[in-house]
Amino acid sequence: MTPRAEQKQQTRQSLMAAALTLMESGRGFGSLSLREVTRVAGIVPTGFYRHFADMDELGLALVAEVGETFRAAIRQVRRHEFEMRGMIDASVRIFLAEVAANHGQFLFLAREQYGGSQPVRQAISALRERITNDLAADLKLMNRMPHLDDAALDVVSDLVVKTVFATLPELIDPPAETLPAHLSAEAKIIQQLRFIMVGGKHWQGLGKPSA
Amino acid sequence: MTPRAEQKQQTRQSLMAAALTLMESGRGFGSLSLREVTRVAGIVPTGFYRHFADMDELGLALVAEVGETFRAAIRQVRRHEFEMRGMIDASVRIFLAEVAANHGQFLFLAREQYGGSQPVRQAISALRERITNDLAADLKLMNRMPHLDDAALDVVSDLVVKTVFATLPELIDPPAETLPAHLSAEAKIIQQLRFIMVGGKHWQGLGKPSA
DNA sequence: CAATTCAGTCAACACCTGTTCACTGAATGC
DNA sequence: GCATTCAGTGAACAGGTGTTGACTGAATTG
Repeated sequence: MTPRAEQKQQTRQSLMAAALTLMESGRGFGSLSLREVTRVAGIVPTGFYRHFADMDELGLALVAEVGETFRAAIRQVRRHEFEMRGMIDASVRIFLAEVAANHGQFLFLAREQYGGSQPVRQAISALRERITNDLAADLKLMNRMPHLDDAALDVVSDLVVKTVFATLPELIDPPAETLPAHLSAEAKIIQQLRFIMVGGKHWQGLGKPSA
Repeated sequence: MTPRAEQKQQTRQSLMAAALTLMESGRGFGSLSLREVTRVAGIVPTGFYRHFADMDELGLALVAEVGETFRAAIRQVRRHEFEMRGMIDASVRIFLAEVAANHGQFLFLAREQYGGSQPVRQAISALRERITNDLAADLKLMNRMPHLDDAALDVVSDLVVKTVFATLPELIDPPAETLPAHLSAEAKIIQQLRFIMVGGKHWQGLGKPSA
């Protein structure tokens, strides 16, 4: 790449990083001002327009970035072939490492998944749908839940992804949960995913589940 | 109550309602300005300070309000004594009705649960913890999951509440999901809660869940 | 090497913000 | 009935906001 374009992308990255930095103090992306972002990024306000038309477009770029990171983590998980037992543990460990290594990006994802402006929320919901569909396809291939038809597997996938997304804030804020006898965030999410998978395995159709 | 104090509380309600109204167009609470809120509420900006010290305090009042509504819904659910089979269906139906009847309040809860300012987020997390503890106590009393010790029931409760909170956005925005052969939001959340409960029933300790 | 592109600068604008202070006048307490 | 309280008003402030248009000067092109 030509040195000029390279420098440009570097400034663009500065703008994105500046937004994430400002959010680390607890603010929502929607409350950041264009001028604040450029100030932290180290350029003049008007320079912003060389990269994005408005703040919403910056938000969409951040969604795309964290989406890439997220899907890279998933690919890394899928590269392993575990038996069912250890698969959840290993997947969670890999995923948590990726979250820790990209703290800012996942903080943005956690905060803005429902709070963001309409375009940002829409982009995140599209990202989440792609992830859910990929998981559903995987579950169908693995065939670990023979009692479930495709529609039911879609619902399970939605529940798993929903759980992971809803757990992000716990994984990101401060852990701080040195509370009474409680488990670590890692142990908790592992156990919760296991509940869901066990539920999927022992599903008995819409007849009479048990009692 | 004396007519003056009554009028004051009415204006206070106007301010809270104005904030919710402004949020219905997709904005986050943190991006609302004090002046906007007073404009919609129909009073002059400085009048705001007769009711709240700042916007954060308004946010906390909204958390308290939706918390009351939420817990009222739970009490209504608990008033019924169903067998396990129909309990989830009935509970979800009652809860969804309450959400529909207080659309603005639950929109605030859904949007701000992770996106809000630190005080608001803290208050919502406290509310959620109380709800989780109540549910855990109920599950312990019901004794429908004999394989689970108290710690495991805490984790299940956390998962159920997490799922309900994470589903709020789907229940609130537009339903709009007249998508291919998919279920209604109501049918989906019912099935997902059932997966979790089935998982709890068939839990086999930390030994070897199945394979 | 001359002409052009374009990332970042600078000054200026019209507007909206939170908060202050002194005020009014009806409901309140004695 | 009279003094007091206090919910809501109105004007004014210092400061932050998004966006404009004309600019500079190094990298790029031909």
